[in-house]
Amino acid sequence: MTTRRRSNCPISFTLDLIGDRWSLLILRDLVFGRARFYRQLLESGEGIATNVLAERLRRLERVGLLSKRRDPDDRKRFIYSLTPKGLDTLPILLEMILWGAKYDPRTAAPPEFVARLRKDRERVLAEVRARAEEK
Amino acid sequence: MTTRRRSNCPISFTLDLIGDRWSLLILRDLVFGRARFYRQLLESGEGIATNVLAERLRRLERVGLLSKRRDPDDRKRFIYSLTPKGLDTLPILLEMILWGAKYDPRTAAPPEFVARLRKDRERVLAEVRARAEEK
DNA sequence: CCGGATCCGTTTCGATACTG
DNA sequence: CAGTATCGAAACGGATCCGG
Repeated sequence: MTTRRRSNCPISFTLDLIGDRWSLLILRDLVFGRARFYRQLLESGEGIATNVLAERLRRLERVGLLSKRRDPDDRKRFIYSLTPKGLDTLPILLEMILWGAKYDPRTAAPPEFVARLRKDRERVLAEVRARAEEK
Repeated sequence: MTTRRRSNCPISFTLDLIGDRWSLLILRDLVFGRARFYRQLLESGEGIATNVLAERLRRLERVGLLSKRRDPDDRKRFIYSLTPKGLDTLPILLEMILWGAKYDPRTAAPPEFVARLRKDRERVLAEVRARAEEK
């Protein structure tokens, strides 16, 4: 995961930041409020290794997609949260969810969520965003 | 690029298919009509290696995102084109373009295209789709 | 316990050279 | 033109260890 893209064509840069095997999954878990702590991210079901997770978190923080602070309620752990820049990847995530829902029977996206997303994209976007922000 | 994802959570599967360093760039070039041939894809500015491109094209074909046929006008080369499934990645690509346009000064997305995309997403989507389909 | 760091065997990547 | 063969470099993943 080093930066090595040469082109300045659209998408190229974006993939340089989040176009690896794990970053978008980490963002997904943070965006949808499934995880806030290292431990939760680690156990969110994808099977990422500890060293890889640590490296990705460092990277995502460095490029300004998330921030890390100590949990005031439990000083021995950290809270990872999205920056506005990180939260703005939500539309990308939503489109991936839609695509997966359409083409992969294996994907267990909640059907009612997908249906609402298809019908009223802007509203769902605003809702998820609001929920993520209050955390 | 083997399939090794274990989770059936949303996005996980999608990334299994197109969540690598190159697939979305290949799809971008096909979607936006910048390339149809191996050679064009190779020289589209990103610096992909020949073996990697060949492997990705094989993979994308196998999972049903693109198809390959011999060029009737020049029997010694092949035309790569998108399937409907491949073309349906367009919304993902567009969101990545928007995100990149917002956060990366290096990205050279045509400003008027980005502006139109922001203003009238559905229309731009339909236009790009139509152009891609007629090829 | 929590959040990693380190070590290490295995897999994948990628640049280049070469081929049908 | 459209790839394949090769091979070193990088990334991955599992296990284990460690400071707080």
